[in-house]
Amino acid sequence: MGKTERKERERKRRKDRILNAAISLIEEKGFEKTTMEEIAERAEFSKGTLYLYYNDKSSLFQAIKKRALKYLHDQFLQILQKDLPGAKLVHEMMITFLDLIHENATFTKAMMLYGKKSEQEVEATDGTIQEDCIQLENELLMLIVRSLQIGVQDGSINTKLDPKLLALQIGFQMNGMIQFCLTGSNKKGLQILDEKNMDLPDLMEQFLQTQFSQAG
Amino acid sequence: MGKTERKERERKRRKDRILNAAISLIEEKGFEKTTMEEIAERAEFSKGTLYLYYNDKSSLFQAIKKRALKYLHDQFLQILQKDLPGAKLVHEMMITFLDLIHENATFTKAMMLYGKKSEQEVEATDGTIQEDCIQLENELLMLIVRSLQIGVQDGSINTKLDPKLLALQIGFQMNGMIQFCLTGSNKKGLQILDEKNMDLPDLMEQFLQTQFSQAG
DNA sequence: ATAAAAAATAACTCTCAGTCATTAACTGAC
DNA sequence: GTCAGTTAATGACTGAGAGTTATTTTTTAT
Repeated sequence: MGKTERKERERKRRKDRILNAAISLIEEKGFEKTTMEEIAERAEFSKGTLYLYYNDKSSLFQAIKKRALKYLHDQFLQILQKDLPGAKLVHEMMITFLDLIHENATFTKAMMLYGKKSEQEVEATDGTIQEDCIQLENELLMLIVRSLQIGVQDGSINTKLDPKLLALQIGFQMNGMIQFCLTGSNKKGLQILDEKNMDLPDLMEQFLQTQFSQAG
Repeated sequence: MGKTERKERERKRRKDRILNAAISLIEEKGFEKTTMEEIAERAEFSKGTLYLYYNDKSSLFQAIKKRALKYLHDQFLQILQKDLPGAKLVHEMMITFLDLIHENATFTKAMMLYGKKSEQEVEATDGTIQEDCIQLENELLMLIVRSLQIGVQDGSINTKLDPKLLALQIGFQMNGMIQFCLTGSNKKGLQILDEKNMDLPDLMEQFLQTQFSQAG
């Protein structure tokens, strides 16, 4: 009798129920305005119960980040399976990223905000989730590196840079774009994109082309 | 008798006194752990007084951001005065930025964190400071554009891209690097930089070189 | 010297994260 | 079935800290 396993599964279910409640509320009212009380209500638990599943509010929010990272990781792995030139692999990965930003602001915000918590302010946050996130981030980076290496091999990528460094730069560019999306509407940047009739995916493509066509 | 002017000046003084108290405390204990009570104490005011000068905690933090942006703006203007090739101007601007990040984490954090406040969660925040920050950010961007245009003119920059778009990309890269610094120590990225014996300024230089040497 | 205005205060309210003592539900042994 | 033990859930409680306001102190003008 798989007693413990079932227990585990049910626990996971409940954790997810809470997480979903949190996400839907955050989408409606924003991060800071969402209270544990409300999350509990929507998940049909009492407040106290939430703390049986997540150490604190911060952990709960980090779990959202983790979910987003897991999604990206899955997608990246699938992309890497495809039999495409390396340059195209990287491009698809970046588009996947941008799509996520575009259609799910909550995930994006979670990805940026909860994970900073510098030394001084870590304290309570559940170490495990934090670790998982770091691990996932690293793996995402390495999947980009893999794609770059493939691209260098197959000739679709010409660069003077080491793939790892290039991956880092691409990561920075990606992060910069995310930040740009979060900072919101009022922006010279949007105006520029608009007057050139471009969007972020276009700009990302431009960027990658520049990076990938460096006469060695 | 310049009565009102003196009043204004004194008011500004007191605002600064509060701001400095806030910055020093944040440096010691981090953003979220710093309370209005403590800030008041250090500034030698009572808590209530703080609210005569800043609408709320969020405004106070945004004022820190504003100060950082003002500093950068001044620096950028000075750089632009110099009689240097455009490519060098941009490079110096970026180095200035990276220096700031490096030596003043508080400013950096403020720059990233307080300014997101998306629609849902703006509410009380002092509109004026917000506006000022947006204005400053836009001007920073335009100063980069100016430098790029100079570079295209003097031939130090070869690019297929429009200067405005290129400025945007450089801005993204910069933001990505800031984010990287904030996210803190535990990082594959640091390891990569380490094993290649590089730091962020090096990587930025690489990045700019790539961008500036695109055969047209 | 005094009325008016400006600046500062500290006691207060209110919201919300996180805790804990208690209760309910389930599980298995007999 | 029922009782002991374990796991899950509850909601009343505490404490911290943001923001408010009625009151007092200080400054300025006449």
